[in-house]
Amino acid sequence: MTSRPLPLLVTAVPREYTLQRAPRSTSIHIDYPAELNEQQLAAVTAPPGPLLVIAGAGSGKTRTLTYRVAYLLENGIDPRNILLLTFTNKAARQMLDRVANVLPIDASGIWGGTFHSIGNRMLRRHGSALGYNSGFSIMDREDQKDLINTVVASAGIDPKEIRFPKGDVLAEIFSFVVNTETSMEELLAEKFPYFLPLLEKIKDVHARYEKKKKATNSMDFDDLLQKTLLMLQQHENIASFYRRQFQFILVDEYQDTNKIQADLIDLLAREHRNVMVVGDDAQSIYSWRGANFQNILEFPKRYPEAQVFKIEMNYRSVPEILTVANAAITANVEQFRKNLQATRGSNSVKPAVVALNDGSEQAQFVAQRILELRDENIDLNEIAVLYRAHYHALELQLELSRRGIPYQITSGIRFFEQAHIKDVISFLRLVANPRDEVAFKRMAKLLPGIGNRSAENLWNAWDKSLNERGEITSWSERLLPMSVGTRSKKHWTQLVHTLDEIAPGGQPNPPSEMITSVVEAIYDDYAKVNFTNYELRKEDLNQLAAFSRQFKDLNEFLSQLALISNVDAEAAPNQGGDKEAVNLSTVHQAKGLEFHTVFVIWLTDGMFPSSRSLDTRAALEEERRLFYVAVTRAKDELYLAYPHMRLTGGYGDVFQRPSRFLKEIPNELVEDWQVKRS
DNA sequence: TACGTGGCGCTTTTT
DNA sequence: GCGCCACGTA
Repeated sequence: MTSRPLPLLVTAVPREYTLQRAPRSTSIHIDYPAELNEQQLAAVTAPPGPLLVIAGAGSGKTRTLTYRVAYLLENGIDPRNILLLTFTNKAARQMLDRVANVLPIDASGIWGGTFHSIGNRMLRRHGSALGYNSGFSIMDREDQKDLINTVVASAGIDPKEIRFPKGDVLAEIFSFVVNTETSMEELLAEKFPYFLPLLEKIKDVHARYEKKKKATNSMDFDDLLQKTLLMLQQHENIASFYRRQFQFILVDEYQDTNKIQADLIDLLAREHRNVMVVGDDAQSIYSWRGANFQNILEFPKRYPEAQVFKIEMNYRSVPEILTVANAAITANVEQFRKNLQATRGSNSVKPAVVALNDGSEQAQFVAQRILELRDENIDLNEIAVLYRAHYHALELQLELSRRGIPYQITSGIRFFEQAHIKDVISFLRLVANPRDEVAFKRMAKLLPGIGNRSAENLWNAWDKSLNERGEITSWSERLLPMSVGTRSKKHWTQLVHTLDEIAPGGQPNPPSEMITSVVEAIYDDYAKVNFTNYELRKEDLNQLAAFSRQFKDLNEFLSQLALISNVDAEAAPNQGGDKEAVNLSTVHQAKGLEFHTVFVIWLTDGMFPSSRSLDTRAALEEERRLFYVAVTRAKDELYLAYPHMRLTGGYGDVFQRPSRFLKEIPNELVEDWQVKRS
């Protein structure tokens, strides 16, 4: 593959950079001392250089970051020279919106988003340096699993002979290796010792998987970080290009970065060292994804000249809630001791610890209390029910529906990951990247009479044709002659013609038109036959087509789809948002949010903390931080609920002990509620 | 070789 | 309720 020229070639000589005051038209000046407290102000107006901001829950972390960006802009920094890394793309967008609100400067040039989306952006531009075509596909966990399973089969591993880990387990192993930058051997020894005897085989599969991804021009989520880092390490011209571009780097939620993300930042900041990281070690809840809060604890070691700011004034919660939060985190050994101070006055309402008989009683309690709160004029959007795992909310959903209480749930199933969405998108993926094996096979297997075997044969023929004849000028010319069973012939012809229709001569139509064509020509019929809930899925596909209309570029559209978690939560401005509804969410997904009233449900040992996290102190401490995050979401009222019993379908009823986290809270800080049935 | 069926085990958190 | 697996049938 030929490498494409860089937008700008630069030499490796460091450039002196001086902050300059913007020629100020007095009207745009922000009165920082009036808008910020002393601690925030110090951080926002700090001189360039490495800055560590330890920000307690509810202390105005986002505000501090936002004003820092505004401050940089007001001081004449070009938006293009700012890189803002956040935990979700939505968080970046909101921050930049807020900047635009306080400052009449066009800040759209700022690079803002998740590490993954920024990596994606760089790789689309310069990935050719590593041999990737800019139309590379992004694989989600399911695609990854599929491809790994293919690779395992090709490695001659017979699952009947040895017990070999399945695709999803391997995906997790590979992911850990990448995100924590450890060797396979170390990682297995630490986390999967029972697979150590298979070390060589697993390494072999890993190598094959890497090769396969390269051959199919595909990247998984981890590649978006790893290949970015690799590219910057191997190509000094690209690295120095971005170092120069990103004069100021700001990182939100730094406590949840992993090793490879920290390395990326360090590499980009190596010359100018203008890196501001903001976070709270007590809210680090992503270690299972390789996050390591040592990154934040050791930041001053990596940047000895770093200035450290602590912002500890809590603006969110009443003191009653804050003291419970402080008590909840006390038992953790590994932490920066902080002294969160309440700024709000007391509301004389102690957080409630609510004992219930079982899950359905818990659901009734929450529902009834929600109705009462609504009568007290609390907006339903200001109420949240938080839980450890999605399935904990099942009974509650039923109860809320029964009582006609509207709720919105940050769903576990992400929009893009639903089968019908991925089926339709596989056509678009193939058009964008003809080497996309996973997409090709998925598409082929939609046809009646085509299963694994036929899909594999078709793929091999297609792969061969790509290697021999290169660029596609006509799909039918290449695909129609391929041999398919008589049962599938008619459908195959139709599929091929559809490809010609959506990408004539290999050139893609606009995404929305492609989606509509695929649905009309093929998928509508397929969905009717294969799904009981055809109507719902059809509706999703309409929504997908509508969403796609804002994109004219196919790669842009596919990247977005892969990198946003949830169309409701992140993308679609036209829906959700203003309708009044109670929020149901996992604690993880509620990170960064706040509500007037918070219910935390299923606070029993085994549910929260999760039974899987009871083995090691580190895991338990993370659960405790998770509990801390849950508690600190509440502004005015907090309910901690624990049922005595869990009714399960098969196993019968299981008695529950109250969560150990509840016992760690001194009795006098909470009020015990005894719930009776009327 | 495709595909329907029934049983089983399990169910954390997500870019 | 869901995916995975083994098995039987066309």
